[in-house]
Amino acid sequence: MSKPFLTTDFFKDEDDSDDDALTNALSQPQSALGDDFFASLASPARQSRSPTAEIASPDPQPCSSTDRFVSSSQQPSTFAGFGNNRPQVGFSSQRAVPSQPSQRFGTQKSTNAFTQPTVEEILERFDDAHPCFGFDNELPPYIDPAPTQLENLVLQQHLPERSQIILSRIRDAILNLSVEATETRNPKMLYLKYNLYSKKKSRIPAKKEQRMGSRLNAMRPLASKVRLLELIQKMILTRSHATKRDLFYKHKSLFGTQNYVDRLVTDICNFLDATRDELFILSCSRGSVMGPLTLCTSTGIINCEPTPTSIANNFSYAAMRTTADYVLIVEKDTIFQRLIDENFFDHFPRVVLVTGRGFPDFATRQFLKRVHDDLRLPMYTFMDCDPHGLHIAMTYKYGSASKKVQIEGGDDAVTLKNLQHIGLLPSQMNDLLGPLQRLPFNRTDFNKIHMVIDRSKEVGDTSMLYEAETLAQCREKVELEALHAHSPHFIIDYLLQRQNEFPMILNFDVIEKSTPALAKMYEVEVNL
DNA sequence: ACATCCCAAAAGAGTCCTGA
DNA sequence: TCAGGACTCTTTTGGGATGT
Repeated sequence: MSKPFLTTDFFKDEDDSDDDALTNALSQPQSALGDDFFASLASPARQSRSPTAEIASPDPQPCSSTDRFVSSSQQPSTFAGFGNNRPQVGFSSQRAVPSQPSQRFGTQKSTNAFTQPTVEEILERFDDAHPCFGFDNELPPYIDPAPTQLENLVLQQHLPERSQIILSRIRDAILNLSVEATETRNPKMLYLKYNLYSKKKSRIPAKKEQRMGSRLNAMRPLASKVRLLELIQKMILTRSHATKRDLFYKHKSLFGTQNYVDRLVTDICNFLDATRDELFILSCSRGSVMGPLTLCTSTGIINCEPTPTSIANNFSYAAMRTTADYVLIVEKDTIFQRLIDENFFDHFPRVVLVTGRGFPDFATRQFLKRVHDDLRLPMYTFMDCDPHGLHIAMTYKYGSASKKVQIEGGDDAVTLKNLQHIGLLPSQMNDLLGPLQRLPFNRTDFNKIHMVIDRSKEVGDTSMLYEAETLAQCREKVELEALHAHSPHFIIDYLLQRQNEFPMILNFDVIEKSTPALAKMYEVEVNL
């Protein structure tokens, strides 16, 4: 038997596993879903019809259009366009019906000093602030167009254009979602969507539409996405940052696991066509750098020479100066620390040492891309001789195969196409790495090496393909730790030997390199 | 075919618990 | 008390199932 649409039964999953999370989500006092959208679907009339009704608005009293501004001034609003206690009109238990104009646009006299603008005024003001919004003077019949306090904040704050575009996309998506939910009978999926516009200021939507859906046999994905969009909207408006972890803890019961939030953030970045930076979502720093490199960031000058420095998000915008000849990227922090302990910089004074601690985060990759492009430093990777080592090296070089957009310019924008993998090489398994302890392949190693082989073929990297195929034939791996276990100075000796064999670029005179901005700054100083 | 979701797995560091 | 294992946290990846 099909579920009745637009009743609280509709939101009750066959499998109740998501119900608790959803109920929790909807009962949150500031929930965009709970207060406004889905709570409005679970109207008092429908609650009375459904004995299993669990989804209730925090304020169960039916509200009138006269108290909308009183409530919005007393409580923080949530979504732009979906302020608390808005009269949600036009819903019936089975089918949404357009409401009367007087209800729709709230023309009754407000009890608040706030003057209710006309629809035309709102649209005009919103179009000025949101060039991509463009409902073309025709709002969906169920949508209350009156601006919330947050919207007014947008209008008053002069947010950067990019932030305004993202905000308008979020609002557009939520508006479309509400229309979808009310107009589609028995949908199996609901979509958050917005139109991509061909030109700025154009009211004519391009054919392309950006959409992100959620199946209705489980409500958590939809509730999570809307809640995350709400959090992002608030972060943009208040210009405050949060990590993925912070977002996870905001609604732990709804999101379930950290991994789930990570996926959601990736999906939302793709959906909004925005970078994590633009959504004010930070990553905890993961990479470290040490060596002859000076960074001039917005918070001050950082000298990476004396101690390891965590790679922060703002490093990719920093002006840089270095005397290094190349950058050596090591896979693990333990090897990074061990090299420092073994006086790596006595042997390699003009090398910048970097680690991304396993798979590198985007901040590290962005930083390396800046060093590579602006300082013109060659880059070399030094990884385990195992499928994961090759995979990580390829991630630095070619980016992720999935090409998910979480950073400006997409994944391609941080690839290091000229990067070279110098070790540990599977082709040295029988000579240089011969005396080292080897480990047999496990099941995941077999799967991973075939993936590396496929990727090497895809990108046309013959040297990586050769190494991967050699490793696949050996069916044994050597970890970097094995070098140290063999002899305390084996890593330094190995690198020195590789430097003699490999065409690493070493300048015998110290040549200082700077990013163009910093070079200009020093030039000005000299002239003064 | 494509989008979405869930699962499994890797890397690392750090913390906490347990048994010798 | 200390070493080792289990677990948590944070980042990344790909594969397979499911639905449009």
